[in-house]
Amino acid sequence: MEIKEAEKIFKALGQSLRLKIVALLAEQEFCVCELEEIFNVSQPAISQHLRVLKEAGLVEEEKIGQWVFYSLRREFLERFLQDFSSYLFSPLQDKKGLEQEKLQVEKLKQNPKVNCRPVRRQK
Amino acid sequence: MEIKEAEKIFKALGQSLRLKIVALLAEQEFCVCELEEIFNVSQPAISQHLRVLKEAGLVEEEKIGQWVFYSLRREFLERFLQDFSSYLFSPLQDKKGLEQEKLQVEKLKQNPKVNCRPVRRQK
DNA sequence: ATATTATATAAGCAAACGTTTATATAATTG
DNA sequence: CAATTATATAAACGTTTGCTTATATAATAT
Repeated sequence: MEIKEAEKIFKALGQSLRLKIVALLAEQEFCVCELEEIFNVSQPAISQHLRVLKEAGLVEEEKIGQWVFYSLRREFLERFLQDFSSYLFSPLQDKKGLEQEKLQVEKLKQNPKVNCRPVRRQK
Repeated sequence: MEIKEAEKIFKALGQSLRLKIVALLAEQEFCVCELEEIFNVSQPAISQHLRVLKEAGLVEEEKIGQWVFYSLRREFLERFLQDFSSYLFSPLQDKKGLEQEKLQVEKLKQNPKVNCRPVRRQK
């Protein structure tokens, strides 16, 4: 679980039109011109959202003639949600991408120059 | 699964600092002043990110004296990830929040004025 | 009470985002 | 070949985001 990758994926999902596109593509593949009609938005808008989804690894494209069909990378998304859940609830030491922060947490434990901690159970 | 709610949650998670805060809070609660030190960012910045997370339902706060301790709403997040996965892979008819789009998909099936569809298996 | 500490909120501002219009590229049709 | 269709990319622009500095509020300490 790379924080940067997770951020990219969540950012891609954090927009209603893209979220709806993902929900539709979960059902079946669609080409750009169909999505354009279904959502009633301009062609460049659809293309740009699809690019964001593609760069996050969420969709893949297949070009057939002049059409490009997009489909959801279903197993990728499911695995990601699984992995994210596992990552979150794994012990802090095992979490990658938080090296600096782990050090700071240690420093706080050793030397709590902040005096809020006594009011809580120290963990 | 409300699309708008999912969007809010994904948007909250789609930022590296907030994602890291969530990862830390999954381990234990922290007060604002600790997070400030751990991440080495200004106090208002932390406060504002915590607000976004709170408004998405991801964290909750407990005020103790002058300190405010934030913790992850773990079961909420886990349930959301579960629900989102179920939502995605449920049949289109069952998906709420896509009423307009479902109509459009139907219209396309009945009357494919786009001629890309013949090249693919009709679903 | 006054001063200090912790947190939240507001205002200001640069950067990122999402849309539109315009243009480029590639495939298809006549 | 020229014309059309599907898609992508670029430029322009208003909106949102995330930070900063400044200020407000609330609790604590002196």
